[in-house]
Amino acid sequence: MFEQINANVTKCTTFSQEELNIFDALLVSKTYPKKTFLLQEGEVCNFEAYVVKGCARTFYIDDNGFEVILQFAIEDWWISDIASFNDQTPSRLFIETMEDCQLLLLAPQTKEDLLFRVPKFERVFRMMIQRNLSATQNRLIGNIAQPAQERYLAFLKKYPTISQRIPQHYIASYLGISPEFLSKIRAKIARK
Amino acid sequence: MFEQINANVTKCTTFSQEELNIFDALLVSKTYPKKTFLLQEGEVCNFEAYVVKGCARTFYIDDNGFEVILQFAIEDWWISDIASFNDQTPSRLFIETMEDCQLLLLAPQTKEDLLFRVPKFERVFRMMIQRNLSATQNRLIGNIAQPAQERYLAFLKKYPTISQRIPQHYIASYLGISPEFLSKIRAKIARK
DNA sequence: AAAATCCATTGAACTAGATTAAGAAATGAT
DNA sequence: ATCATTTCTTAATCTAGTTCAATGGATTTT
Repeated sequence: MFEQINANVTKCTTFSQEELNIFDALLVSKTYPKKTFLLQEGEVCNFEAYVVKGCARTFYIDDNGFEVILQFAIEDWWISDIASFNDQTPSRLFIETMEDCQLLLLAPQTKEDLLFRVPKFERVFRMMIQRNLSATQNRLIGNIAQPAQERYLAFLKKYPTISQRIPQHYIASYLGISPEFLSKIRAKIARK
Repeated sequence: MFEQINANVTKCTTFSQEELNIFDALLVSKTYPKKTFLLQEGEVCNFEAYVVKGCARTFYIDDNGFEVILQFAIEDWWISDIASFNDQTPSRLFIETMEDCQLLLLAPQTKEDLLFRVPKFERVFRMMIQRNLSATQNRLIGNIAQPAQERYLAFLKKYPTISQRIPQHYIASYLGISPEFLSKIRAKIARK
């Protein structure tokens, strides 16, 4: 069960089998059915979760009830509210499974423990958050500078498998457009 | 000259005078005139800069020459291209002073050095990047969910001093709207 | 102090995308 | 199988924001 996550963290730095064993022993495996909330607004996020199998989304609901999707996570992605997790403050986000999921969970104290025992993991988590920041910046730029159709095509290119697995209106929400307009874009693309 | 930055990093964790001395000794102070490029697309970012005095901006130019401002930095902010700095890869961003600036610079190797000698600084930099991620996420959400006028008012509230100091079209670029439209929003607000 | 450049405003014409409403297709539940 | 719910599409109308162009005010530059 751990080969997958071990291979993944080894992409950042090399670890000895010893170190990976410590890591694996600290992870907790859990499964959740489709449409389960892993986190709701107001709760403190007590996990960083590695997706072994399945698919989830992080989203935000604004004052008017309008939903914005911040992240999709499929196999080999991490999902969490990093700010809430690290500072142990109430979250403004929701995290919900979109398929049955198997996750490997790391609790705050356990993470501390890991970093203390295998400091090299600092690097893994720093890279994670850095990549997240870069991706979010790129998305912000795209949202400002590109029209919806280009953003959609870029999404398909970047996440070819995700777009097969999830309802289309989630993609619209991620792109920051209405589901109706996404439908029109698709019709227009198909016509060619 | 260092009281300012020392007070600032002390907000995250407490440091002994000893530790702060090590930190200060590794910083390089430089001044730059207005409209100087600290970083240009294609270059590898070799600094994380703390703004002692002055004002700078980070921006991106897309394929059509369209400019998007990612960050403003005034006194007590850090400015850098974190991804380029950490991975020593070419940057896609520009960083330019908007006023005469005094900066305290940290080079990649020097930062390594600092983290090795005073590991507690890991926390300072982790908090920095985390705050950056949260801010970028909030901006993305705002850009998707809020109309331009609300974003502008939120900007004024969040950065009351910045809006006094910089040309208005930069604010428009930050908000993701045309300068003309910002002008109209302002006229509408003033009319009330 | 004049010239040159940059900056902000205004208005008219236009467009990308939202909203509303309705029906069709797909998926799930009993 | 069928009923219900969710999802996708299409079309009409509407609006927030863009683009273009013209003007006057500020700043720099010489």
